[in-house]
Amino acid sequence: MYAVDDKGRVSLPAKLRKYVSPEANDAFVITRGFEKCLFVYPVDEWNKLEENLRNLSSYDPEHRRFIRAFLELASESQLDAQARLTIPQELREYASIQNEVRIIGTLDKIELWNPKVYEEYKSSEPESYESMAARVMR
Amino acid sequence: MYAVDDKGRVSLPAKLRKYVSPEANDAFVITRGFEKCLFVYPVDEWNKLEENLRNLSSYDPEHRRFIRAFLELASESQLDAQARLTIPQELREYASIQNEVRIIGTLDKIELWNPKVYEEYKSSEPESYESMAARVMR
DNA sequence: CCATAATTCCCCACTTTTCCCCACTGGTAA
DNA sequence: TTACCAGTGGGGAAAAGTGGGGAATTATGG
Repeated sequence: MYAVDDKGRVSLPAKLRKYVSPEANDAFVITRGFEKCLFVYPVDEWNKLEENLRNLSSYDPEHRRFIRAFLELASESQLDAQARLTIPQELREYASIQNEVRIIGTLDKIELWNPKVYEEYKSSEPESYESMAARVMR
Repeated sequence: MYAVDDKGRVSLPAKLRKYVSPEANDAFVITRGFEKCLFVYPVDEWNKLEENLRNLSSYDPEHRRFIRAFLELASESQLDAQARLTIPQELREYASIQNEVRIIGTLDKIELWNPKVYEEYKSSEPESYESMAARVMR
């Protein structure tokens, strides 16, 4: 659990920072995530994703809509000298993030959650962790 | 049975340590296990597992949920000069580990249990060891 | 185009946590 | 007994995380 100060700043935990490619040069793109969380992509990962988005067709209404939703709130930001990111107000509102965040590293990106929202998300699943694992992991 | 000190440190028994690949360089990833135990993976084993996770689709809600649950508490940690690992507070809480742990080597990883929880787990299986063997090993 | 307001960014300072080091105990083997 | 290794405990330095002041930049309104 990490603090968000009044300026909307969040420390990226050292534990996660060490997995971020130096290529990213401490730059990240924050955008709207799924289940009301925020996605934080190191820029190198973001660029790969952007390539995939370019392969969508802006002539397909569905694709168009998705691209807009995904990029609407996207915002690049640089770590400050204390390894913090500033989360834009609109994104904080989207994710209902006030003074605390839960931070989860998920392979290609980092997720930021309102802790309460995350707990609700977890408890909204009736299936146990164990049986989910048995199914998902083959 | 091994001690956990106030700083959350646990000695990895020499008996188990000798089976860990030198490739792991004394680095381990601890995460949430099944039946409220903790999994401790030598990094080389963890990397294999991570590959499998990367093959899941983060656009599938089920997969996404599993990835989050699995990685939420995951934390890399290095053996100290006395061959101990520090277990993060949140993981200790998850597994109800206080001052003592039962440590079980299970082929690809090591499990840490609250001793009492482990006893309860054992006695929760009515089937005998022998008939279980007959069924599982065929 | 200027003046003012608002926001962003940079810097410094403090607190908390983590990690490194040293020391001790008890058991086992020489 | 002595030497050694495994396991345990704790103090202190270093790193990580947190908070806020103020300059620089950008936006807003006249």
